[in-house]
Order: sequence, then structure tokens, then C-alpha cells
Amino acid sequence: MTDEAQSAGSREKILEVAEALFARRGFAGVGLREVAETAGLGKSSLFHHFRSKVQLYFDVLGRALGRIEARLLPTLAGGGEPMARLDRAVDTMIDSLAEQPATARLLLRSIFEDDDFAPDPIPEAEPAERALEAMIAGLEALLRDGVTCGAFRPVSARHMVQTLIGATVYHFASGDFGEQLVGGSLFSADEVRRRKDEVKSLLHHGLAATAPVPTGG
Amino acid sequence: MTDEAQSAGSREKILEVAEALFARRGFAGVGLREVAETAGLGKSSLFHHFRSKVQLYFDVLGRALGRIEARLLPTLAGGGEPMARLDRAVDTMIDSLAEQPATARLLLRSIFEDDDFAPDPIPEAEPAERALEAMIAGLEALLRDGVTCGAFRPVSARHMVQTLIGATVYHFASGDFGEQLVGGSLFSADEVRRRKDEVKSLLHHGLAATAPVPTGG
DNA sequence: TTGCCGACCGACCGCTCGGTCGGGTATAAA
DNA sequence: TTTATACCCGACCGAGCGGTCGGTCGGCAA
Repeated sequence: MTDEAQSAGSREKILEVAEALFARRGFAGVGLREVAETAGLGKSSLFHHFRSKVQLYFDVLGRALGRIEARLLPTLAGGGEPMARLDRAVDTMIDSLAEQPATARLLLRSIFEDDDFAPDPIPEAEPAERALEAMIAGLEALLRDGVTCGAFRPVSARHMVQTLIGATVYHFASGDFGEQLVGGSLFSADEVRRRKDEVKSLLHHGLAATAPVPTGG
Repeated sequence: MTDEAQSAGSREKILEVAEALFARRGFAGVGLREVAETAGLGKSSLFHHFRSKVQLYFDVLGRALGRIEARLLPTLAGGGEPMARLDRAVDTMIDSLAEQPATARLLLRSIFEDDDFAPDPIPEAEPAERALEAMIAGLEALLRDGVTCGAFRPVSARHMVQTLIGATVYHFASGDFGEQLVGGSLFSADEVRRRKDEVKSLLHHGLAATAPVPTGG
């Protein structure tokens, strides 16, 4: 019996299984019957907890973004040299994405699927959007600070944010392809540590203002 | 009248519109009725040119990958110093993705949606998979060569390939989100050149073996 | 005991999905 | 003229979609 799970936290259970399913197959690829069945409920019961499929999707998305935001913003707000702060931010981002294997793919898909809903503003999406914007703004500010105070090379903060997202979110969203590429689970403790080291060392060498420039072409 | 387009290249027309639609909304999010209508045909006519929706999808995917492969493999096969070869590879990848705005998103989505079809081997996917593997193998070999000959830091070639994909494919797949972040079209000539410069300078500083290591933690 | 309420359900609705089928039309070889 | 072929179409199918509806059940307060 799973009585306690059913009576106490049906809403949480739905969010959990929906997160995994939306991450794996996307908004259009998941049916509410499957969500309900996986959660151990009838389909009608979903509508008792969520107004619509769109509402469920954005609640799932906002919940995932909120989890990361709650860890990343304090990290960004902490003091220290820009490079040390960036290191901590990378560690936090990668930890957050690695601990919940569905999250990275859900987030990356959401970047695409937002265009889908594009015609209307979609009020349900606002909490998720605000969390995302806060994190992006924090990362951008950190990079800009590092450049203006001379700790970083004069890179474009915006482009570097894109590169950071690619190096973290994309990596942990790459699924079977990524696992075939690196030759093992992306989410094992070893591989997660390895990813952190690779990203941070690339930033140490590639972003710091100290090194001379050996441009040949 | 669009007679010439209909009689001559209906198959090409279908592939074109399907590529744009699959890129924008994914496999599950696109209906064959919409593909047919956009192509100016009846839905039944699609089945004259393609055996099934899956076949159409993988033909679209293989065509896109083939376009890039045809440009990237010669680039990788050319001679020169590892860093110069890598520069050319980045230029080619970014040019290929920038010239066809739908391609990056199609490819990134395909990494996710492959898991969808996972249960069976899916014979239709083989041409696309072989093109992808050839490009990955080429990039990996280039990076490994650079490390063993001392031109690059001792990075993980596999992880660096992931980072390269993130810096190129993800960037040009990021759609509205990316445009809001960089503050303009990702595909304008200026922004494309900017992206190339940012990526290559990050690699020049971050991958070259010359600079000393200021590791603090 | 009565009445209410949150949680849940099966049956159903209108609609769209991928795919099939039989047939129509134009060109060109025989 | 007949036959073959390439191309295209409207009508249709079973299945599944998101969402609604009426109703059941157990707990809880008066």
C-alpha cells in the first residue's frame, strides 16, 4: 500500500511523475492519462489539483527552476573574488542539475517549447520566467563585474552566459547521446566531479585576465 | 500558381517545411496535416513520398546532418596546427548552423527525442546516426591529437566535444530565450561573427597549453 | 444524525492524430 | 488506343487526445 503517499501528497506525486515525463518526452509527447496512471490516480483527479495541462506543465517547470534558484542566488550573493564566485556558481549549477537527472532536460526543452505557446503571453508561465530571469541576471552581473574590475578578460557577459548554460544545462540534458559520448553515466559521482573540473579549468584558463594571448590566426 | 514547385520538387518542399516545423515544435508537436497544408499538398500525398511520419522525420534529420557533415569533414581533414584546425572547425560549425536557422534546434531536439523512440533500434535513423558519429569522431580526434602533441592542455576530449556542442548548437537553438539574452537576432551577420569570436577566443585562452595555471581551489 | 467538503473516479464529449483506400489525372512509352 | 507510372486527392478508420460531468466515499464539525 502507498496510502500515505496517496492521501497526503497526491499533488506532489503528480508533480514528480509529470516532471520526469515532461523531461523525457516534452509537453506535446506526454498524455494526461499516462501522468495520472503513473501517479496512481484517475485522470479526472489531475484536474482537481491543476486547472489544465498547461498549468501542470508550468507548475512543474516553476518548481524545478525554484529549486535551483533557491541555491544559486545565495551563492551568487556571497562575497569573494569574481573567479571564486564563478567557481561556486558553476559548482552549484552542476550540483543542482546532477542531483535531479530530469531537471536539465526539462529546462532545455522549456526553452524550445516556450516558442510553441508563443501566440499568447501565457500567465501560468510567469513564476517560472521570473525565477529564470533572476538567475540569468545574477550570472550576467557576476561576469560583468569580473570584467570591469579586471579579473576577467573583456568577454561579452551575455555570450558567456550562453556558453555557461551550454556547458552545464546542455551537458546534463544530453541523455543517451551524452552517455555514449563520455562512455558512461553522466550522473555518477565521478562523472559529475569530472564535469565540474573540466568546466572550471576551461574558465580558469579561458576567462582569467592573467594569461598572454597566443593568437596565431 | 506554384506549378513548378509542385510538380518538380514536392519531395524537397515537404522536407523543407517539415524541417522548419519539426525544429519549432518537435516530432510529437507537429501533425502531418499541417506539414501537408504548408507544403501545398493533401495529407495523403505525404505518404506517396515517405513511408511514415517517422521516416519523414529521420529523412529531415539525416538531410540536415548531411549538409553539415559535407562541410565539416573536409575542414577537419585539412592540415595545419591543431588550434588552427579547431578554429576552422568552429567557423564551419557556426556557419552551417547560422545559415539555416532551423537546423540547430532540430539537431538539439533530436538528441532528446531519440530517447522517445528508444524501445526499438529504429532502422530509419541510421543514416542520421552515421553522419553524427562521423562528425563527433572527427572532432574528438582533433582534440586528442592536440593534447598528445602538446598544443592543447590535457583536457578530456569527450567533455570538450560536449562543451563545443553546447557553445555552438545550443546557442543557435536557444531561440527567443537566446535573443532576449543577447538582445537581438542570433542570426544577424554581426551576431554570428561575434559568436565565432567569443567561442574561438575562449578556446584560444582556455585550451592552449602555453598559459600558466592560476588554480586557487 | 445531519450536512458539508476535499479527494477521487468512470463514462463520456468533441476533436485530432497517423495511416489507409480507391480513384482521378497527366505524361509517355508501346 | 492501350498500358504503365508518377503524382495527387477526399473520404474514411481506430485510437488517443484534453477536458467535463455526475457521482461516490470517508472524515469532520455542529
